[in-house]
This record gives sequence, structure tokens and C-alpha cells, in this order.
Amino acid sequence: MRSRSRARIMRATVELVDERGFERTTLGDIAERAGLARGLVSYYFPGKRILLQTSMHRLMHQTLSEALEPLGDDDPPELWLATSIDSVLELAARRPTLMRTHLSLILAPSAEGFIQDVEQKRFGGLLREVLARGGAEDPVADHAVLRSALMGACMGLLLPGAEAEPG
Amino acid sequence: MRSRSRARIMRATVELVDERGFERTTLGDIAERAGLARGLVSYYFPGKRILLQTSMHRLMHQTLSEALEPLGDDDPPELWLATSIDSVLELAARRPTLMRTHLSLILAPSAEGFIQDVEQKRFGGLLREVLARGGAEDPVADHAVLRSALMGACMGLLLPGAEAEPG
DNA sequence: GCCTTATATTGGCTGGAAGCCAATGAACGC
DNA sequence: GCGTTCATTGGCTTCCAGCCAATATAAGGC
Repeated sequence: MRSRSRARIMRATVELVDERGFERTTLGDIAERAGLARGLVSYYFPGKRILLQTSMHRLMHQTLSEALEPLGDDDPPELWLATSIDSVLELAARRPTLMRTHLSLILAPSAEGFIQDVEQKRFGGLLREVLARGGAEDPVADHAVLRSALMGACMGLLLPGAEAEPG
Repeated sequence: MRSRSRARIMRATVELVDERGFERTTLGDIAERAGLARGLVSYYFPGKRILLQTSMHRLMHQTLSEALEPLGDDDPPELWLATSIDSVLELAARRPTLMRTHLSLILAPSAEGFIQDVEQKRFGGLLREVLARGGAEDPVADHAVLRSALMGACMGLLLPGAEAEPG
């Protein structure tokens, strides 16, 4: 039952942040939408930022997972890779507010540093599996490259909305 | 004398955010470092985010201005452009926390939308002047391109610190 | 079935920080 | 000198994240 409430909290988080943005979403709102008590959110997640990042990793894992579902071992590795990239980009295109918030949090210097949650590991693992299909000699390095490429692509997709504001 | 206190507030903001980051800096801290009353900060700036963005635009204008100082009309337009780009990148390299925070705020979806403060206009104007030296037929379009290129370059420079966290 | 223990869930309390505002002070024109 | 405008102050209010003690519920041991 533990995962049940956790999952509801994460889904509510993604929904609300997509609708209102990060700052305009309170932990109380999230608890309300999830139909749970306020305290439970803090019980499962040690902070608002981490809650959103974990929720995003979960969402991306889920999205990627569904996108890869119809593929089979007879499909070429390139198709697997292309499908993966597409799924992430489509997510960014469909929920720009959410994705911009996520990237913003990654960019923002945090005192907490880097936290390896389970959802994050799952998502990363899935990506590495796809890369391994191509017979990559160094999957870790390739993963880093893909990661950067994905972030760059998302930026390009999302920045037009923000580009009125020069760097 | 109006500009005096305003400038002190902006300088204190840049200093503190560079040292501690955005969230760990309060308006009270800023007022204290500036040697002014807490309320004055809110008197001049309608919010913490806008305060930092305005301060950054001011800082970038100042930095760019100083970098261009030694150049003269006999210097080739390419040197003016290169110097401009270098000054911004050097700023990012020297104060990564500050610059990451700034980019993070640009990326973060804000309810306030886009605010054209004076400092912002000054900085943009200076950049356009540099572009005009090259005899650009469409300085506005070139400005947009330069802007995007600058943001991209800063990202590349700053992301290694954040790249442990996949998109 | 019954007690024990661990885990989930609740609601309230607290500290801190941003936004707001009325009062005070200083400069300046007249 | 006097009023007007702007700068400056400090306190008040509100809101929200983090914390915690109390309660409910599920899970096992016997």
C-alpha cells in the first residue's frame, strides 16, 4: 500500500505544477488533489524540489516505457533510440510548463546536491538498455552524451517562449 | 539620490546570490548588506525574482561596457563582437552560481511574464550597437541569434556541474 | 483470535520570509 | 516658512514548508 499513496502524490504534483507552475503550487494543494493529508507529502518526500524531480523521473520513465512497448527485438536499434528521443521531446512539447520547470530546477544551484532516487535510476537504466542495443562499447559515456543532447533539444524546444528575455 | 540606494540593493543582491544561491538569500539579508531598511527593497522592486533579474541585467551591462571600453572605431567589428561574447562567457565562468541562477529564472515559467526593465533595455541596446558595427542588415534578428547563442554557450559552460542530473 | 510491532496517516504547531502599509524623515520648489 | 513629493523606516499580516506527536491501520508472531 505504501507505493499507492506515493504514486498519487507524484501524479498530483505533476498535474498541478503543469497547470500552475512550481511556485503557485503548495504542498497543501498537492495533498488535497491526491486526497490525502498534508503531512503525508512531507512524510514521503523530504522537500518540494525533490518531490517534483522524483515525480518527473517517474513520469519520464513511464512515458518512455509506454513508447517502447510496441517495439520488438527485430526492430533496429536506431528505431529504439529514435523512439526514446521522440518520447521525451513530445513530453516537452505537450507539457512545456512542466518541462521548463524541471529544467529550471536542474539548472538552479541546490544545497542538497544530487539525489539518486529510485525513479531516476529506473529511467536512466531504461535509457542505457536502449543504448546497449546499438552495441555501444561505452554505454555510460553514450548515456552522458544522449542525456546532454536531450536536454539541449528540450531547451531549443522550450526556449522560444523564454527567448524574449536575453541571456 | 534615488539611484544610489537602488544600485546598492542590486549590488548586494548579486553578491549574496552568488555566495549563497537564490533560495538561501532573503530580502532581509540583502537589505542588511546594503545597509538599508528591509522595506526599501520592496519599495524599489516588486519581487525577489525581478530584483535578481534586474540586478543581473545591470551587472551584464556594466561588464560588457567595461570590456568594450578600450576598443575604438578603428578596431574591426569582429573584435567588438568577440569581445562582447567573451565578456559574458567570462562572467559565467567566474560566477557560475550566479549565472546558473539567472538562467534558471529565465527558464522557470513565471506568472509575471516578461518585464522590460531599464537595465535590460540598456544591455540589449549595447549589444545591438555592437551588431550594427558589422553592418547588419537586420540588427533585431541578429540580436535574437546572438542572444540564443550566448545562452547556449553559457549552458554548455555551466551544465557540466549539473549534468549528473539527467534530463 | 490477540497482542505487538511497524508502518501509514492525520492534523496542528512553528519559524521564517515575502508582501503590504502607515508613519517618519529629508529634499526641494515656491 | 510651508507644503509637496519622494525616500526610508520598521512593524504587521499572511502564507507556506518543515516538523512532530498522536492516532489509525496493516502485518506478523504465537
